[in-house]
Amino acid sequence: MGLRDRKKQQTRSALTAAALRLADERGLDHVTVEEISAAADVSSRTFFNYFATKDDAILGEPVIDNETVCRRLLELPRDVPIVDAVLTVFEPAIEVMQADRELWLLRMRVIKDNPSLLLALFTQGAAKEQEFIAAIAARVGLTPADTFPQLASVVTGSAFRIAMMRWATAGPDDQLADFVRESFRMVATGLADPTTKGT
Amino acid sequence: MGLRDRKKQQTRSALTAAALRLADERGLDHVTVEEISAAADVSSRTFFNYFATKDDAILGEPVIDNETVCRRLLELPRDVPIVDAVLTVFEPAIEVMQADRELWLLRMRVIKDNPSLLLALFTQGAAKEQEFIAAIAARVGLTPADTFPQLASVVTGSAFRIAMMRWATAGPDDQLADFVRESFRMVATGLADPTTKGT
DNA sequence: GTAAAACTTTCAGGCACTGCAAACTTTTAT
DNA sequence: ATAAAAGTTTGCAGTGCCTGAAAGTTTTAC
Repeated sequence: MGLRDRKKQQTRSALTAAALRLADERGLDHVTVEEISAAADVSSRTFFNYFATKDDAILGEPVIDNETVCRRLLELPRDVPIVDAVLTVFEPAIEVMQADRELWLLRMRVIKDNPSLLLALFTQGAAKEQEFIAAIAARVGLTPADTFPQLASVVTGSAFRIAMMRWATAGPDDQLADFVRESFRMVATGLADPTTKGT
Repeated sequence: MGLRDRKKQQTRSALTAAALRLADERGLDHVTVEEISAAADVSSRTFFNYFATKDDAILGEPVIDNETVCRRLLELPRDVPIVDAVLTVFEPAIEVMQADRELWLLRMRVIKDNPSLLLALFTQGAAKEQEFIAAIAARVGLTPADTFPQLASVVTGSAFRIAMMRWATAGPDDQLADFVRESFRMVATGLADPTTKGT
């Protein structure tokens, strides 16, 4: 990787860092793209060379590329239940996020305080969601137009996001992986009342 | 209801109708608020007296008020599983939508063609979602900060939206209620593989 | 009929975001 | 080393969403 690409990477993370810091201090609505750009020492036009929207600078790049996730999903044995399978293929992403804990906690805090970002979080990777749905469909021998793959995709995604939110408000020793497992288990049990689980 | 309120209602639906028609014809990005307002014979500033954003004009008002839903949810016996309970309290909304089938199919078509609206659909009523989460929490004796109520809220919401999408692409004799029941049953079975259901 | 209340419009302006073309920087080829 | 090529940053002009304030219009209440 040449000098040019290193610089680009640097600028990109400088922009995200500035966006997160400023949004955390004042709320995203009271931070302009111009201010973020100035804090990262670039023009505001350059900001938009890196991110399509102001929100995107907060969200950063996807943790893992969708293609890898889908490939691994198809490699798993067919008799693994879909919830377990998705949990398995998400594991690398979980590790990456856990390793970057500080960054992610800040990010989640900002997201929580900004409803518009909450939406964005729900669609982060939604562009690629079709591929994910197709992978699930292939696993069970259905088509992407069927209900099951669509539902499995959006429900597992939702469970993951809830786990992220819980992690963000938890203590410093809590592991994201545990929250994700908790959410996924609840989904796998069909949202059975957890308080009567023991009967 | 006086003349004034009747007029307001009229203007509101004229705006939604114009927004839907134009967005369906050209795509939402190629329709300006000014055009929508002109089609409904009001100024564009008035548009924003009715809807906070352009997207909101497409989405229209929530079908049922959240308060009613939450109240009915708490009235149901505690031993009804949460998925069934939510399905029950959503039923009035389903009927209203089924009655307005034409409008909703158009709306769903527009939403499908506009990724940004897809997000909005996922947050429609998210402002009120806290109340819904609290109602679920109360049902099972947990707090809104616990995982279960948050997960149950977002998962049932997701299932409902998937059902809407399926309905929108289905034949003219298909009932929304059937798609919702299908989705909810899949959730209740923990996303078990539907192709091996019979074993 | 008149005054108050509610609603609409016009106006001025902020900010996100885009296309374009000019300037600049890094890389490549010679 | 140098010049061309390729890629990046920037300023500029412009569109469109959305907002606050003030002035104008319609509806309601008495």
